[in-house]
Amino acid sequence: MKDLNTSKLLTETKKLSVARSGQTVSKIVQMLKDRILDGRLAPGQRLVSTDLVNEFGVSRGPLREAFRQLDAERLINVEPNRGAIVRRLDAQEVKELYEIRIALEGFAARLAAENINESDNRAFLTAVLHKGRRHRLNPIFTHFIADNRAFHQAIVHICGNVELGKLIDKYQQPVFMIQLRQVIGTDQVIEHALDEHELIADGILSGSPEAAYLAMQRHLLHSSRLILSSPALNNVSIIKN
Amino acid sequence: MKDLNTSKLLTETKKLSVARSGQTVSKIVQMLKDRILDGRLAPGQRLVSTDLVNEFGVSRGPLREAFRQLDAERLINVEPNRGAIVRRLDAQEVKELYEIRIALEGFAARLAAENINESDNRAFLTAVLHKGRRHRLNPIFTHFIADNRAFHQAIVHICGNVELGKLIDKYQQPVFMIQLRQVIGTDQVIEHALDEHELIADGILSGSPEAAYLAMQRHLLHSSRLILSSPALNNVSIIKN
DNA sequence: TCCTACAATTTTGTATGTAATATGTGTAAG
DNA sequence: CTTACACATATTACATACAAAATTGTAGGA
Repeated sequence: MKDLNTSKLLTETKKLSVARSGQTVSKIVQMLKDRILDGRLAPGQRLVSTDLVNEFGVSRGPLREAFRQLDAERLINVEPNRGAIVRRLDAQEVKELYEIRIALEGFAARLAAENINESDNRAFLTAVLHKGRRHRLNPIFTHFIADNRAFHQAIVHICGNVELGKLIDKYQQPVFMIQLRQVIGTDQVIEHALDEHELIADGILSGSPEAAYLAMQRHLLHSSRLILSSPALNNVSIIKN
Repeated sequence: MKDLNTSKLLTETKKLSVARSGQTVSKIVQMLKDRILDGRLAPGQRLVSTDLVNEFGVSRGPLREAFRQLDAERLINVEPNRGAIVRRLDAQEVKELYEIRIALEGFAARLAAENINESDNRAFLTAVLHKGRRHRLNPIFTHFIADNRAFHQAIVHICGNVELGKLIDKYQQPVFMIQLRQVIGTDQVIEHALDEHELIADGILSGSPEAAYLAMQRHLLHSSRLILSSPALNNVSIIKN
């Protein structure tokens, strides 16, 4: 409404302003998330805007928006006038995160047991369970990670609560920040996890919410003890601010 | 924040004093949250950046950052190239949110029952419980809301899981988006809620995790049925995009 | 009256500039 | 050798600018 006419005449087109997709922020979020979860960005590491701006080829605006989103998802900490750092978990926080997983996934297992006879839920769960069994003969770590995730997601799917599913997804992420290759790498551990999956599935397939909950609780308790007893946690704590 | 209604000259000077505080985004988040939770911003309503920039006396950068944060907290929806709107809940989503509350707060009640004999937890819970009882004689809606919140937070505090506390807090918020004054206004409803609080507290104080969980589950189930049966939900659904 | 096309306006998305704050380094005093 | 302070550098916080997309308004035709 002011003197826009003069500036219009002076506009020279810039080639860099090509991307106005509306997807810039989500792309940045995804890239940062990948780097955090696979360990390229270590807990405690500072996220310097200038560097990331150069690396991603974006401006500081969208980057800062991505920071806020990741902060809300609790993967990074944004401190006023100090920027963002990758979140660092101590033993107490890991314990608390696993308690939350027990609350959420244990409840999902309950619901799944109640819904197991709806539509094709029973067939779906048995299929996922069966696929996981191949690791008993030939355990391959990366494949197991995928199948393990598939198993937990199958339960979420069967429980029928979409919001709960998103929340569970979010609380599975921080666990990956801890480099758990070292922790659950052995065939023994994988086999034990598969045993526990069978017990959970038994509870759900037999329509016993309480049994499913208890089996899930045991499974996650066992997993958390494994992580808490590993040196990985102590390592990340050494990194200074 | 208090001189939002005053002249533009004053907001100019205020803006300068607040500038570079590092708190701009969190202030915006808090103001938007307040407006959403007390109904000044209705579900489905568009959040036009230009308007809010003028109203809050900030620039669009921090405002967009606040949008991202609120989107991650699921109080608004940010759609690419279309801006932000206040999140609208349908019946299914309300049902799902209450299931999540059962999972989280039910688990917190379990933990609280296990921790009831630590430090001064027992005295604390009985004190909060006793304070709530005054509403049996003289129920005042706004006071009851506060005491109800205090009761639920007391359990969270006793359970000792800080992360879980934050998560529970977050999932209590959306309930306020539904204007529940109409729903839980009657003295009968308040008295019933107080009865249920007593049962939950009994379970915790007697150190029975399972009893505490079941009482909390019943309490929240009852609350969700109340909300789902009210016309409030249908009202918000009428608002068009 | 109801479409449809197109221009005008509004609103969003991203880049850039600038000042304030934090951080690092060197130097001098204890 | 350590500590403290001042200065230089690095980095963030916020505002502004402008281009792209979406929305709205309007005129013309079936």
